[in-house]
Amino acid sequence: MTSARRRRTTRRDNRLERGIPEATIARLPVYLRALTALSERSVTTASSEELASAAGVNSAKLRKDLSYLGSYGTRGVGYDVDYLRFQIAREIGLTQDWPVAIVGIGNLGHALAGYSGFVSRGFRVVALLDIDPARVGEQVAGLTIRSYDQLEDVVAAHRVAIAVIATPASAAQDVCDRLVAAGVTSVLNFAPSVLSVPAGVDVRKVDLSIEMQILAYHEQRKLLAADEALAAQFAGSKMESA
Amino acid sequence: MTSARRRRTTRRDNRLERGIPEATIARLPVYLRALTALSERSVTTASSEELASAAGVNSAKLRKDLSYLGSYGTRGVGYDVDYLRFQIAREIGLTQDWPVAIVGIGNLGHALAGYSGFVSRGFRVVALLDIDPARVGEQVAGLTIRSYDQLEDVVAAHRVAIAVIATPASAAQDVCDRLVAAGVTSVLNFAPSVLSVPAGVDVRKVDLSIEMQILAYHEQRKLLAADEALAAQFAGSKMESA
DNA sequence: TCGATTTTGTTCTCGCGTTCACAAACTCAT
DNA sequence: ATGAGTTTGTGAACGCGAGAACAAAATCGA
Repeated sequence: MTSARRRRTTRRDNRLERGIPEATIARLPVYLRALTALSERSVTTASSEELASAAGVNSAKLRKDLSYLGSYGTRGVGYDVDYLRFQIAREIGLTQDWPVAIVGIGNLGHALAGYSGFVSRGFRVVALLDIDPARVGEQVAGLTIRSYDQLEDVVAAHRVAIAVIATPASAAQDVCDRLVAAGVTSVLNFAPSVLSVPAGVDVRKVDLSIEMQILAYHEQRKLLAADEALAAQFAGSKMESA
Repeated sequence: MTSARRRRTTRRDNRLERGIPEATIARLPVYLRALTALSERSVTTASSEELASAAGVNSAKLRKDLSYLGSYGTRGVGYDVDYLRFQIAREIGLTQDWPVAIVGIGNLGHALAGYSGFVSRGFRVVALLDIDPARVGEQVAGLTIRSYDQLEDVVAAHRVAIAVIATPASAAQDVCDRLVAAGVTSVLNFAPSVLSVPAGVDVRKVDLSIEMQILAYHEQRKLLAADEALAAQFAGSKMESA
C-alpha cells in the first residue's frame, strides 16, 4: 500500500461525479447570497475579485470553488450574475422547494418559523409541532401549531425530507428517532446534544453557546496578550533604569 | 529582538505559549458539554473512548485535543470528569463571566435573550438594544429593552467585550461599526451579511439558512443517487432479458 | 489581423488537521 | 513483586484545503 496508492482520478472526473468538496459546498450559499445582493443592485456582471470581496473570501478560492460546478465564467470578462446564480441554486438544489417541519416551538422555534431566510430560498415551512398541549392550536407565522403525536402524519403527508429540531436537549434524540423512522433524512439540530442517526441520514448542528465560547477563548487570549505586553514594558523600563 | 525570539518551535512550546489549533478550540465546548452531562449523572471518571462517543468524535482526536491543554489524564484509568471539566472551562475562559449585549430584539433576539445556554456557561446578558421605539421599554427575559442610542453607554458601563448582532442584514454593518468603536472586540453575527472589522476584532457568523442549504444539497444528491440506482437496475434487467 | 489587456480555470506547493499505531505509564489481581 | 491488562500521550503518515502563480481564452483598439 506504499506506492500503489495513486488512483487515476482527475478533478474533472470528480466534478462529473458530483464530487464537490464539503468546504466548497459550505461556501456556495454564501456566494449565492452575494450574487443575489448584486442582482438586486442591477449588477449584471462581476469578476471573481468583486464576487470574492462581496462574499468575504479569497478570489482564488472562489474561482476554484466555482470551477467544481463547471466553467460558467468568461475569461477577460467575469461571471454573468444571474446565470451563475441560477447554476449555483440548481447545484445546491434550491430550484425545487423543500417542505420543512419544525419540532419544538419555544422561543427559538418561533424565531425559526418566522425566519424569512427559509421562505425565500427554496424552503417552505409546512408544519410546526410541539408536545405542550397548551401551545397546540396557537397560530405562529401563519401556521397552526400541531400536536407532537401527528409527527408521522405530517411527515408522510408533506413528504418532509428535512426537519428542524428546536426542542430541549433532553427530548432531541427521541424526536430525531421518530423523524427518521417517519422518513426524514436530513436534520438540522439546534438542541445542545449529540444525535445518533443511521447511515444515510445527515445531521447538522447549530449551537449558539459554542460560538460564544469560541469568542470567549479568543477574548481571554487578548487579555492575556495585553497583560504580557504590559509586563514586558514594565520589565523593560526597569532594566533601563537599572 | 526578532532573532532572539526565533527558535525551533515544538508542539510543547506551542502549548505553553497557548498556541492551540483553531479546530481544537472549536471542539473544547463540545467536550465541556459532554463532561457536564457525565458529571450530572455522577460519573467521576471517563476514558477517552467514553468521552469521545459522548461528544461524537474520534477518541484519538479527543486525546490529541486534550494533550494541547496539558496532561490531565491518568494512563490505565482515564480522565477525572470534574477536574478535566474545570481545566477546559479555565482554558476557554469560562471561569470568569462575560457581560454580553444583544442588539436587535426581534424574534431571534428574543430567543437569544432567553437562551439558558448563555447564563449557565460564563455569560451574562447585561443589555438588550433595539432601534424600534415601540419595543424600547418592553421587558424581555428580566431585562428592559433599551434604546439603540444608548449603545455606547451600555458597552462602556458594563465593560462589554462580546456582543451579539441579531438585526436585519441591512443594519448589521452599522451596528457592528458602532459596537467596535465603543470597545467591543468580539462579535457574534446572526445577520446574513459579511461584516468587515479592523484587525484585532473577532467575528463569528451563524447563518441558519446556510445550514439548511447544505442539507438541501446532500438531500438532492440522495435523490440523484436513488434515481441512478433505479436506472442501473432497469438497464440491467433490460440486458438480461435481451 | 495583431498585440495589449483582462480575467478565468488549473496546476503546484505548502501547511494544517485527522488518524493510525505504539511506547510509556498506570492499576489490579495473585 | 510481578505480570497481565488498560489507557493515555504522541510521533509519523496521509489527505484535504488554501493560496500563489501561471497558461489559456476572451475583449478591445489600432
